Amino acid sequence: MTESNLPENDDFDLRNFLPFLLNQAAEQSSLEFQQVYKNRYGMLRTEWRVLFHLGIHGEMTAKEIGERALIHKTKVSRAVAKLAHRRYLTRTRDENDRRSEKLALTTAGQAVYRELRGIAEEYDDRMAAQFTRGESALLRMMLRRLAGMD
Amino acid sequence: MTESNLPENDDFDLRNFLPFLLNQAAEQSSLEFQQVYKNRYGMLRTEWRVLFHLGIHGEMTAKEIGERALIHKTKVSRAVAKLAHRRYLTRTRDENDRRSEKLALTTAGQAVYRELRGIAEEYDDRMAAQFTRGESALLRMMLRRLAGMD
DNA sequence: GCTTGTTAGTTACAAAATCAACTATTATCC
DNA sequence: GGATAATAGTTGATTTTGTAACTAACAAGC
Repeated sequence: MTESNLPENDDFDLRNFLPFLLNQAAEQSSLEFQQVYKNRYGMLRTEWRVLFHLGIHGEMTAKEIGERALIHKTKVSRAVAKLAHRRYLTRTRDENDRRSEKLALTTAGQAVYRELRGIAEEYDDRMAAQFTRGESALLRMMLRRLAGMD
Repeated sequence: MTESNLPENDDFDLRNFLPFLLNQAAEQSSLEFQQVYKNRYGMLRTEWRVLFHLGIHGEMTAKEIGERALIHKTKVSRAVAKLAHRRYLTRTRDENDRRSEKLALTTAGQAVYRELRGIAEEYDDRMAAQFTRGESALLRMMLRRLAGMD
């Protein structure tokens, strides 16, 4: 049954619209992994992101994390507060610039990071396995470019 | 200055982790477009998504929109209420199943849709122009697969 | 037909994100 | 050196989202 006064099938295809596609793929891909850090550690998305950045880079300020991950400073601030409260990270005032703090994972924080990282790697592998090596390399390259990470 | 007790540079690279990359690219790509529907029409993300689905398909129920766009029914419900309040869409009780309503854009809603669609197309073209035709076709295909849209 | 279960959609309440204003510290410029 | 602007980070108020419970309509089993 087709409508007469409304476009039943517009020529524009949302299924090919990049912002939409990116959003759907991002949504879908974060869903499964979210279950892990949420159910197992009661963490929020921003929190594991902060944790990962510190796990990878070893010592950063809140500002640096926010810039790299495109997370607003208030979100970072609250995530850091929560991670500090759980003793996953320590904050040390930077004596060169006493406005900022150097953040670093504690032993406990590193342990959590390592476990989540392992799961993340497996997950990444499973996703990439849907494509050939060349394809997934190209995909990562294109996403980095779209994200302005070049 | 390198830290001794913490991994200064982990072998894991967040810059290649697909869920992260997807999220960054999605975030980045929605930012510019968001300015348009937010500043010009005071719309939220869910709202333009609902608007687009109706613009494309002509008549849908809230449930159908939610399924296609992976939006939770409460979010759809609120977006529909807001769009109806602004007279961008009308709701007609389905006489075959009086629980659900058929949603359709008004003339005003269609006008807004057409304008936003035009901007969306331009924007999509600019993004795709960063790659060859073959590359962007492949990108869309891979994103659809990752989004579980196949 | 009536009890039980399901479904479409809404609403109330709790959690989280956004925005604006704030403190403390550092940088600039005269 | 002192006023002014800029920066790192926090906090409180508002907005938006998520979760659960709810209403209304339909479906199935008996």
